[in-house]
Amino acid sequence: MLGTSARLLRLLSLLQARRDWTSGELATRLGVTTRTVRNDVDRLRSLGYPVDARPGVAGGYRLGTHGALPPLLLDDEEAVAVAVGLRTAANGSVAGIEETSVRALAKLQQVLPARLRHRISAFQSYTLPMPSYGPQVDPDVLTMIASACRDHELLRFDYRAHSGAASRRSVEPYRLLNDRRRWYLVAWDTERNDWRTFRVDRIEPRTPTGPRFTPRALPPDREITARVARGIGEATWRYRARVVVRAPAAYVRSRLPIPVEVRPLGEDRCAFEPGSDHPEMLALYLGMLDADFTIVDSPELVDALRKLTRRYQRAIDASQQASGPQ
Amino acid sequence: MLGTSARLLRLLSLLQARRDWTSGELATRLGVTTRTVRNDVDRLRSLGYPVDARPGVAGGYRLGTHGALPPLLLDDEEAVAVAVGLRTAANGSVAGIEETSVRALAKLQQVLPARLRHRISAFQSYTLPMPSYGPQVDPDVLTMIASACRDHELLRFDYRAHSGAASRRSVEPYRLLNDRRRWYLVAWDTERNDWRTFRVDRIEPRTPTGPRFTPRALPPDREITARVARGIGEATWRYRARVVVRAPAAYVRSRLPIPVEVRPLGEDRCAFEPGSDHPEMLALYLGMLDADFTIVDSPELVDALRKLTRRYQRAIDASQQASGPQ
DNA sequence: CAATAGAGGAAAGGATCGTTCCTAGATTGG
DNA sequence: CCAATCTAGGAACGATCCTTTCCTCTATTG
Repeated sequence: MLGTSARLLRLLSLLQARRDWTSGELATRLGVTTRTVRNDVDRLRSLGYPVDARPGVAGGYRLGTHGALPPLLLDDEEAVAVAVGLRTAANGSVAGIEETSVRALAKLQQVLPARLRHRISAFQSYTLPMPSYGPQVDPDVLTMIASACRDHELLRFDYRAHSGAASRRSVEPYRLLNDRRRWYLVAWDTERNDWRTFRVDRIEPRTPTGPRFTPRALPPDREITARVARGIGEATWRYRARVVVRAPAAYVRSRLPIPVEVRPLGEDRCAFEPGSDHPEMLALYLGMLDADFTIVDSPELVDALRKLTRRYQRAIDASQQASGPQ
Repeated sequence: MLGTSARLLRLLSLLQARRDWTSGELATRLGVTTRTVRNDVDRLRSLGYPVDARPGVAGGYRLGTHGALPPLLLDDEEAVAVAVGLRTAANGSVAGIEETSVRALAKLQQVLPARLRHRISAFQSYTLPMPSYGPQVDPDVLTMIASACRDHELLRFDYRAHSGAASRRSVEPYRLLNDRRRWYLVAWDTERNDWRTFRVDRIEPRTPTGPRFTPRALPPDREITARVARGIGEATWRYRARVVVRAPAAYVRSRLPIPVEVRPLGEDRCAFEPGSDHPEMLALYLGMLDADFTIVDSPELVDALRKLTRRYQRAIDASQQASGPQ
């Protein structure tokens, strides 16, 4: 028996597992008197975790939603679900949440029982098709780098440069930045004695991480992002097209989950400007609209459409040959 | 000051926020002597949360990964990230994890401070395009139903039947099932006095939920899933095509994140059988392959290709007119 | 070998805890 | 409107637990 702390955690766990509890039920579960439950509830409250209580025949205790977020007591399956969800979010399936997801993932990773690790990576390979060109980033690499940043540990890795040349690096990692589907590491290269920006999908880390270092003064955030932006070369989509669709604006908005500004052009037409890193992706998204459209002033996109059309046409021809004319 | 319980939680929080701590650092942070820190560490250990310790000049304490999952102490941003990630996973972006995600989401939802709610739903609308035909399920509806199942609360909602007729229902909710992108609720209809299966995307719940009910004996799981499968009408994809691609099997596998069996046909060709509920979706996915392909024995898919090709061709023609011939 | 860090025993005063009694107030349902 | 049910909280007491202050011992690193 480990006294009150353990009981408080169990109480918290019970209150998270079901919504309504009477002090009698809780007392039985915890093996104490109802008076002690009352004391424990008070303790939780003074810890900042609000417990709402209602007297009367349909009353009882329940955890409130105003106040601090109580410690989450997850079972194994739920922990796996959380980890998998965070990995998906980190990989860019929800815009704007990537960096925070990686931070939470690093925290979870650190306390995650080893037996759950393989279950998570098992799900990894079953990710549903996320339409994307370009390399995917390994979430394991991502969390490893995030942990190294947090703990100020030297990082050693093999780096495949754009030219294809591989080099071995040793850096003090500082910041992990996300720009659309790409991840960048801002670090101090200890051999070249300068700040460098690395693309995470080209990093192959060497385990284990090195010794601790004492962090040096960081340039201001503004400068860091500027440096990365310079490295990327463009702050915006590489391609941006202007498209007119023969459908009401509301219809197009409902079909495009990205919050794009869609301008209505009368009752039955609207215009919008989708962006993407690859004209091929744009062509596919336009196909998903299931409506006729016109492209204004974007020869790359028209080229992509032509390429796709020719490919489809070849497939149709070949398929008719294969199954015979009807 | 709230004694040891609060301090233990703070200790756990510190150990989760960074990896290595010396007892001296912890003692300063917690405002106690190092001897007490030592005692606290022992307490955590006997609670089942392993704390690894290393003596010596580079030593210190760190949370171990063997043993139980400790209570997660998240800050606001991390909690938002977790919730967003779970919602994405619940919506089917990771196959096989949907039901567990919803359970974890219901747990989180219940303790989530109100001030974080709107931040989460703000992210909701920024979900990246997940290519899918068919209705999306509202995560709020999903978690609400999951909570009602868990807490045995009567559920009242408006239901739009397949025919379009709306009806008001009052049910005892029992199970939430996921089949690909669809969610189904198995419940006891208190007015019709029988088990019914509802599609969640057609449910519009009425708040608040009703009073508690005493759960009745459930049919065995096997029967439940059988009932749902019967309701769905098909246990498998509605369309399944056979496709031959002019590319190595490894290439196709790397382009298709769905774990589909891809049979190599010599060096440069391979075959696979993608499934989908909509031939249009299949056509788009095949476009993503960026390789020539042939369709075997699937007239629907060929039709979808034709339709898409015609649409693209119209777009090309219209666009050339618009921007003039080059 | 020296410095650093964890491990843990012993003892003592003080704080805390859980219990057993109360009484009071709110809510629900017949 | 009453009875049942449930939370709220004060008082007192004995037992327990906790924190601190001293120690000594061991493992690791450079």
